[in-house]
Amino acid sequence: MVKCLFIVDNNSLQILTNTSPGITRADTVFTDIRQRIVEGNISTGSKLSEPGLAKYYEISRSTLRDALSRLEGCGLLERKANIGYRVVTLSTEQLLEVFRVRESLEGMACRLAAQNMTSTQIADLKHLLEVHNQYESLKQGQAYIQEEGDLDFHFRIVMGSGNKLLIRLLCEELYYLVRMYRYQFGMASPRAKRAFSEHHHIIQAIEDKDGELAEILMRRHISASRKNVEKRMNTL
Amino acid sequence: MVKCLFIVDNNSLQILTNTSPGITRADTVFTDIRQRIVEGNISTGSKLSEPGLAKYYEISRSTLRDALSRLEGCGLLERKANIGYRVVTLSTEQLLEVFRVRESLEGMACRLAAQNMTSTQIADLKHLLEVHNQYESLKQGQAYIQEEGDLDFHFRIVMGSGNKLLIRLLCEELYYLVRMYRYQFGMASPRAKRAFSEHHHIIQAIEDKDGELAEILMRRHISASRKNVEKRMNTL
DNA sequence: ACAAGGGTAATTGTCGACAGTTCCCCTTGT
DNA sequence: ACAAGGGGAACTGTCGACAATTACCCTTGT
Repeated sequence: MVKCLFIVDNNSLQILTNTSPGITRADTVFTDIRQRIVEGNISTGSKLSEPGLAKYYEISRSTLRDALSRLEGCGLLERKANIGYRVVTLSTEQLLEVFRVRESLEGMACRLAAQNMTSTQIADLKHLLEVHNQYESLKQGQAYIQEEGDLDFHFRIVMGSGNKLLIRLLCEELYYLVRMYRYQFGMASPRAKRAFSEHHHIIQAIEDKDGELAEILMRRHISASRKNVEKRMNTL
Repeated sequence: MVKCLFIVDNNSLQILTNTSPGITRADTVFTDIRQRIVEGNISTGSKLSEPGLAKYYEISRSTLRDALSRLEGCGLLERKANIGYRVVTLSTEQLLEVFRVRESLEGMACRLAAQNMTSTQIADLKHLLEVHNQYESLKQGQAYIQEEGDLDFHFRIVMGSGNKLLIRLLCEELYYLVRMYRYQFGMASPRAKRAFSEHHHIIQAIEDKDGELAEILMRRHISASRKNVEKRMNTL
């Protein structure tokens, strides 16, 4: 049995009327579908119907395929010749693979960030951490907000590395996968307090321009997250 | 003045007649253009003419654009809306960025390879190293062959990691960039002997199942290559 | 001579249609 | 009842054409 998605609300059609300069229809559809995949509105592993989606977005199949092929480049879709696109399936092993890659890449990003971030950027990062800490201590936001905050923290450090290749790999590809997993599995992390403390130490190392230490701390931080997930997986 | 490429030989047209099952025309053109870019037959930074290429390959623009968009996903092409595709430009900084990313990713791959490679795979790897060593000592092959051999060595270790995400990022994306740089700058490395020795130590660590050491050695190995390039860049 | 402006040619974005393949269901035979 | 085979529907791959945007060149004015 093949699952074919069809979620019809009238939001995304509005977006298409935005005829901004330099932004093509394929761009808009690309962004919209990406969000739907990340948020789970398009189920993992489901096949995408080109005629169906084209009709839904009121565009031609050519334009749609342009968007889909870019989503494939992001690693969110898989394509087989003569069969079509489907959303990647999120197995446990693949989630752990993402953690391994993040551990190495973000470790390097953190090392470079310690060398390259300006004092202003560092100050902003500290401020961000304070804000998230307040949210957390107020227990106002659910895990959802703090998870988004966590990724925001990581995002800024990668940006601070100044390495465009790292930025592309992490911020334009892997992070959408990560967000997809979080929406999917709803990781309400019990290590929020510890993670906050780890973030704090990482910033300190960056502020001290100690790239070596910053890398080690970031790798431990992500490795701990991975082990946390691994442990939970095993208890299921 | 905009450079537009046009290299006309009658090789790739032959390829197109291969109407194998499950292999589409876009696949063939994708592979062919990728090779041309890597080998420098399509200059870095040059703009790609869609009508020109489509006519050259005797396919429609739709099919060509399918291939081009996949090349963009590999990081070999850049695209601007309403302007078109161009081959990525290879600046010195970007080459160093690639080294940084490889250092972290292949370090992790090597750690995992130490855990996951079978004794057969390790034996094959050792054999490969011997063959390359003989080539080198015979001085028969130029730097070209030994460089290809170097990448082959790295390729197998990444494969041995068993991490599909790592394999995709390194073997299906970054390595084409690396080969492109090598064709472009023709790095006849003066550290061939040292590199061979480093490869040997890395295999030893893998054979000993010492993942931690294997990662450290691989990172040093790539870091040394980076510094070697950096030094040469500064003397120009 | 040079800068600004406009108009034409070329290129990219988008569309709908056809061809080839795959999928699904139904028939058929044992 | 079940497996194998066939035929039709749906889907993907490919094509050529039109619309919108960009690039180039030529004119014009100072």
